[in-house]
Formats: sequence, structure tokens, C-alpha cells
Amino acid sequence: MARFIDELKRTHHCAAIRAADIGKEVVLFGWVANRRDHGSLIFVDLRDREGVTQIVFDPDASKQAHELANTFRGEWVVGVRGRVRSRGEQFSKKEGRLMSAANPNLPTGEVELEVLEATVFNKSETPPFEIEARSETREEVRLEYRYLDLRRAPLQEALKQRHRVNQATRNYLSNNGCLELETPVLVKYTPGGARNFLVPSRLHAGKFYALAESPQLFKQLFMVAGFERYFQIVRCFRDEDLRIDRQPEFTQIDIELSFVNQDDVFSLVEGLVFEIWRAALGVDLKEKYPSGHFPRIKFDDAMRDYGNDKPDLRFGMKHVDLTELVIDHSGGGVGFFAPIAEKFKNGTYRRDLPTEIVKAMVIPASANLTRTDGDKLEQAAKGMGAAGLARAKIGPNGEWLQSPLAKTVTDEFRTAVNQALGVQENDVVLFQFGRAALVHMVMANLRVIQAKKMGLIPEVGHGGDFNFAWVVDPPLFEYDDDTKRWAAAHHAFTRPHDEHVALLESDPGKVLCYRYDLVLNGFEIAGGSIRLHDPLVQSKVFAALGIDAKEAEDKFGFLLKALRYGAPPHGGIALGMDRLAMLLGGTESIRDVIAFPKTQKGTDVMTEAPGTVLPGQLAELKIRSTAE
RNA sequence: GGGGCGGUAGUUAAGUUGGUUAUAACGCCGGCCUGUCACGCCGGAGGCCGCGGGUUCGAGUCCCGUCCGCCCCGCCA
Repeated sequence: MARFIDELKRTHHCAAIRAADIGKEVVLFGWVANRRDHGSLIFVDLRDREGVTQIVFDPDASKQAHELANTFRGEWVVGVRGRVRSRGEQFSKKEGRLMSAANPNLPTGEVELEVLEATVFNKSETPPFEIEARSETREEVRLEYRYLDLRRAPLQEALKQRHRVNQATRNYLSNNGCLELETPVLVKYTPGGARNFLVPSRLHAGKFYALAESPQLFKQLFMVAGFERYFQIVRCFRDEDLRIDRQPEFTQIDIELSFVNQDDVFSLVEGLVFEIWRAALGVDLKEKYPSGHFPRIKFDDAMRDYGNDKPDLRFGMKHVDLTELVIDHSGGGVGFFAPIAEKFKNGTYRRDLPTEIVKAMVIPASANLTRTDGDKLEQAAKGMGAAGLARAKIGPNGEWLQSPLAKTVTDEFRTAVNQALGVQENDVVLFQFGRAALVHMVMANLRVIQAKKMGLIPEVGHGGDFNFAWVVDPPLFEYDDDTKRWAAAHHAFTRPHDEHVALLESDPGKVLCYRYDLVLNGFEIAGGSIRLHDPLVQSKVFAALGIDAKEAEDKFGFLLKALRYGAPPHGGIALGMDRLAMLLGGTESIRDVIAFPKTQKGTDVMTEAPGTVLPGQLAELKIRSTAE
């Protein structure tokens, strides 16, 4: 029988010791976070997952424990039995007077543990970096020793918060009639959408499973099967390049509901988000959204005003689309703009298919944008693929200064633009023109970059403001400039607005649909749609996409078949758990809220995955690598 | 696939127009210390300057290549 653990059970977590416990004898287990050796008095900060308590080794209390503590080093795992006492008043040599020994910076700072008995469960090598809340150690090193990085308070808190989000989600959705049902991870590869990870089949040489990029098809089949309301907290896999908010494996809160419309889905999700914020942060979103609902923005308006479908609504600096003005003024004397006006005039482009546009954004005079600042913005724009970044500073009489456009612009056009932009003296106007998708993207990013510079976006960890919005009514189809035909903007199973079904054949570009995204502070945190369950409308959608019955059957056969056997009207949504956690935690990277994340190249620096395999394993799978 | 930034003791950084023994802080090791809590004081160890090649009398520094990490575009809900 070992003395500790077998006989002496842990009585408290370190953070649980308070003034009320003074006089009690307690047993604590934990890690040596810090050791301050005063010769015959040794202070140790003992850390466990709940927090830190100061324990004191005094040879007068236990000579043996004190001698053991002499050997303690950082991150050793130790157990102590001792008596809780007030830190009281002590004579400070530094201050030269009697003063309180309490530490107001610690929740447990009023008390300490006088150690009567101690043991070392395990020693530790010197860690490669210090286990502190604020680490300046490079992420690469921290990822290699992730198990040590995870001891740090911010990561402990992030993962505890994820636990609370999970709990709240399960409770809320269960209470709202959803069943937690599981779907396969090994699935059949289906074309379109994200690239899949492939898993070779040993029993079927030459064939492959795909790792599910989402449970989309299966959750719809649950609806066909009559489960009516489903949810799952599910891992999904996508073999695409990584970003600061994208990992190859990530977790989704996946929901599908029968007999609902878009409003019903929104209400359920709004309730869920309220619940999550309460559980994770103790924040009541009712104060900001008394109706219990988030505002809605039409997709077209979001693109026009912000250049993307996930606008950060915490600040203004909206874009202004000048395309119409440019056309009306035949380019307004600006050499850059004239060709765009010309193409519209001679019918090369239609106004309802604005493949080339002109956009502007006003940076207010208060930002004091210097030429150097402007050059930096231009560099950023070029890095995103822009040819350049035309600027104009507004003079006292509305004239354009320090601008390549100033010399040739007509007075009428300049006046019209100034009015459209609502500019004032010393404002700086940024212009982008050309391919719509590029202009939107560049201007959207510049808006965010500039807002950060202007302090309109709070520093990570210091932003209490959560700005939600539903982005709704996107077009069902996107015009593909390269192939000159319509393509499904999302997938081919989204339900169009009923009043637009007639337009499917005549004017597909005008067809809006019941797809929706929930955005928060510039991040898309959820996306879903009301599904198409009507075979007749479905065939019209396929027709508009130029997909014939055979191709549809080949690609989506089993779903189409299932939908013919009494599929109820249904729709759903998926919330990105990792992004949620990231925004809840105020961290700037998705890696900060995932216990064991991948690097930007998709590797794990700790385990060195992905790795090579033995030739025999490949042979068994009938696979040969062509990699050099 | 494209663009940008970075890699120097365990960690974080400095390192000048190329110059002789590559600095500092923290950490680590040893010693002293009964009220510290970023304890303090004294002493010490610690380097393939990511890797390979080139230019040069001489390279952490300049050039070429390469690997790794990060950010963005493409891609992707």
C-alpha cells in the first residue's frame, strides 16, 4: 500500500482552498509550477487543472518534507498532506516592516498549506519552455510538446470551454426534440464539393472509401427514415489547404429537421447560440438581441456593402458600387474605367451579369492615412491579386488629390462619385475595378485590414462585442465566367424560393434560394439550407445546370432514389464548433482551441504524421506510390 | 500552384558598410538566504547562427538552392 493515493486520497483541487478551510488538513496532488527557495523555508506553487495554491515547506513542520522539497524541480508531480492556514502578517525584509503576506492576485491568495508530509510521484525533465499563461514561445515548438503547451492556463480554459459548449449543445438539442444519431465516417466518394481524404479498401483492391466531408447525405436520409429531428457533434474531413480558421479535420454541430421552414431553423439555432454563450461565457445575448433573433442581411446586400458573405458588422466603412455611375458617365474620363463602360455599352456584358465592376471605399480623415499607409494597403492588395490600388485624397473643394485619376476625371463624374460616397475633406477614397469576384475579395480584405489599423476591431481577447447576422437569400446559381454557364452556388439540393421556380428556365440568375449562413464578427459560424424534396423542381434545377437524368442518377443516385420514397420537407444547418470555440475564447487561431491541431501544411509536428508505411502494407492494399 | 514573412544557446530576441572570443534576458546547474509569490544575491555551464552549395583572405551577415513554420490568394462552408 502506497501512502499517497492508496491511503491518502486527494481531498481538494488546488484552486478550491479558501479562508473557510483554515485549520483543515487536506491532501493535494499536482505539478510544481514554481519554487522559491529561501534556505530553510521553501515556497512552492502547486498547480492542478483547477488552479494554483501556495504550499510551504518549513523544517519545523516536517524536516523530511522540507528535505524532499529541496529536490523539487519544475513540473515534478507531487502529493502533499498539510494544514491550511492564513498567510497572516509577516515581517517583510524587502519592505522592512510587518505586512500582510496575502497575494491578492491569486484566488487562493489568502491561504497557504503548511506541508506535513510529501511525496514525489514523478520527476520531470526541464521543459523546453516555461509553462506560463502568456507564452512567447514559437508555436512550432509548442506544438512539438503539445502536452506541455496544454498545461498552460489559456489552453486548459479553451478545452474546458469546449466541454461546456458540448454539454450545452447536447442538453439544448435533446430538450428540443433532436436525437443524437451517428453517421459513417468511411463513405463512398462523391464528386463535387471539397476534396476528400481517400482510404484504400483492403478487401476490395483498387477501390477507396472517402472520409466524410460532412454527414450531409446521411442526415437527409435520417429525415427520409422518419427520425424527424437529428443532431450530431461530428468530426468532418476535408483535404484542402489550411487557413488560420481551417483544419483538415474539424468538428461540426450538425442539425437536420423535418417539417420546418427557414424561420424554424433560425429559431432553433438562435436558441442554441444563446444557450452556448450562457454556458461558455456566462453572457446573456438577450441583452443585445432582446427579440431572441439575429438580424438578417440579404446576400446581394452583403456582397455590395462588404464584398463578401461573412461581413464583420462591428464597424462601417461600407463599400460603394460605382459601376452604374461609371457606365452612365462613360468612364468619367478615367482611363481605367472607360473600357468597363465601353463593354457594357457595346453589349459584351449584361448589367445583370456584372462580371466587371468598380467599387470604392472611404477611409475617413480621422484615420490620417499617409501615403506610406496607402502604399502598404496597395502592397496588400497586390498580394491578393489586384493590379494596383488607385487612391484619391479629398481636397477642400472636393477635388481629388494625390491621385492617378485626378488629371483626367471629369468634374461631373467626380462630383457624382463624391456624392455617392458622401466624402468630406481629407477623406481618402480607395478604388478597385475589374473582375467582380476579385474586386469584392480585395475590397473586403482591405476593409478589415484598415479597420484593424484604426482600432475598430478589438484586440484578440479584449473584444466583448458579438455581432451576429443571418446572411439570406443568395442566388441558387452562380454564373461561371470560364464555362459561360450556370453552376450550383452551393449544391444542387437547395430549395429555390417558390415564386422563383418559374424563373428556373427563363432567368436562372434571378432565382434565389433558402440557403443561409450565420456570421459572427466576420466569420461564418454556420451554414445550411432548406432542402429540395420535390422531384419535379429538382429536375428543373438539374436542367438549368445542364445535368441530364443519367448524369444526375450517376452522381446522386441513392439520394434521389431515397427522396422518391416519401421524403418529408426538411432542412438543416451545421455550426463550425472550432470557429465557435475560437470566437468564444477570443483567440486568433483555430489551433488555439483544438487539442492536437495540424500545421499549415497539414502535418503533426509531434507525431510526425503523415508518415510512410511498410512496403508490405502497400502490397496488401495493392497500392504503389509514385512519389519520389 | 502563386505572393509575402520568419528560422541565431532550452526559450525569446540583438547582432552595424562582411572582420578576429556571436551578445542579453528568462530558463538550467552550483552556493547563500524563514515570508516569497516574475523572490533576492554570488558563481557557472550552455551555439552545426535550419540545411547544402557559392562569392571572399574572411560569411550569422552577400548570392543560389533546399527544408521547416506562419499569413494571404487560388482551393474550401
